[in-house]
Amino acid sequence: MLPVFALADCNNFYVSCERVFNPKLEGKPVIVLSNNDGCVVARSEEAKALGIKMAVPVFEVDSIIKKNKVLVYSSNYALYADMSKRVMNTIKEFVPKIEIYSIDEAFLDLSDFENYNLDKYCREIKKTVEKWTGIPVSIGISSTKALAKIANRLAKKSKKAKGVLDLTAKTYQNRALEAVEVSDVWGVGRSYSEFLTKKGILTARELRDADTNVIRRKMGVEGVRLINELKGVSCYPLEANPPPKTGITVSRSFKTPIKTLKGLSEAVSNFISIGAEKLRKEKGAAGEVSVFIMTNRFRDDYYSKSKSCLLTVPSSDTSELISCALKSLRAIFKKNQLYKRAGIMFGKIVSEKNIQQDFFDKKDRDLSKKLMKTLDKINIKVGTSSVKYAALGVTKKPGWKAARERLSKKYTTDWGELPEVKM
DNA sequence: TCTGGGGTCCTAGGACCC
DNA sequence: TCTGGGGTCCTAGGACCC
Repeated sequence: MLPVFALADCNNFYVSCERVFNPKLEGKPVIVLSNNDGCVVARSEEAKALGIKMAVPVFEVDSIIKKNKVLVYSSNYALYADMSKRVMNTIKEFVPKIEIYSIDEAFLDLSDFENYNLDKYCREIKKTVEKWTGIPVSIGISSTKALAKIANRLAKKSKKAKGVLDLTAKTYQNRALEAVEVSDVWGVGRSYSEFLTKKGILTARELRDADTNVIRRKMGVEGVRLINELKGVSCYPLEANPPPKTGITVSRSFKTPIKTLKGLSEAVSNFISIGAEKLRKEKGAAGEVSVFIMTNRFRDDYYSKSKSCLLTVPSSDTSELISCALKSLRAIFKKNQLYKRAGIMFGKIVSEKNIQQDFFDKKDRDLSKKLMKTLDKINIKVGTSSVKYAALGVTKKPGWKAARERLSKKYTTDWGELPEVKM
């Protein structure tokens, strides 16, 4: 049985989510911004047509926005995460083996669907997702993940494909790969793209047919795998069960820079608290805690420093992790700097089941576990940060909190913000 | 003036060992 | 001018993804 993959990818996902609950946005240029309302992270087709590029800082496209009355939204992650879940659940009704690759993409394993008309089946999936969730998706089909990615790209672009393209047949692959620029191939970023262009490799087809040795020297084993994938030899299997996380990061940029150690301590404590919650959800414990702080990276006098500390016994206890992080923070804090961004990282994560105990450990681990369990329970039930450590601070609008000035409502996850329908 | 956040994988090179 | 060789482990940094 030959492997067959499909990639289902939501069109302009964040914008599409906003449109589901605000149909007035249909047909208009709409963009969604990153945290702190900094960069453009999603664009409607109309916004793309105006020349607004992905990931540009908003201030650079201010004039385009004003001139064309582009509608601007802050990221509403609670809404997008919930919509994503709905889309994925719908897909699972059709294909049991799927890999959720990102918030708006999933790989589907269609190897068991040999006797199906895949084009027809995927159109059925597409239609149902749109009907049940309101989110438009495109689906590309082929024998490897990299080719499915390419098929998906063409499915989105081509008028004839109408959102679904089956690229399993070798006969179409040459022409399809010629139509895709090398920089648009999965796994080719800015640096590799520059290198390949210099070598005269401009399309996906030319990359597929390139000298493996040349590619290997620059792009390593991943480059060779990529060439094989383009040739139709599957190197990346479907990962239905994601492996446990090896690290957890929480970081934020500050709209207004933070100057004081006190201010940073509060921010860092909050990041630890968010990360520790994630860690416990994953049923893990961290063996290492790192802290990093930095000033504005777009300036010449940029200062950045990080420090990590090892725990004798891996832990997921918020208070223990906070005190560990604050010790590192005090060591790297430099006065008279305007800190623009800070963050924490948990490393050396192990499963809470096989924590190596320490003979001299003085901490009551069972008590700590009970305390954390209760803390999580209350916060899930009553609301985030209902119960928290004093180190996190009590200011209503602290400086480290992201600015989100154009936020839509939590239509699907908050009773108080349900959409109203007037009959 | 304003520039996101969270991940993974691979490689080169240093430290250390016998 | 000469200066072992080979292995392992770890880390920092670069590249990529969304």
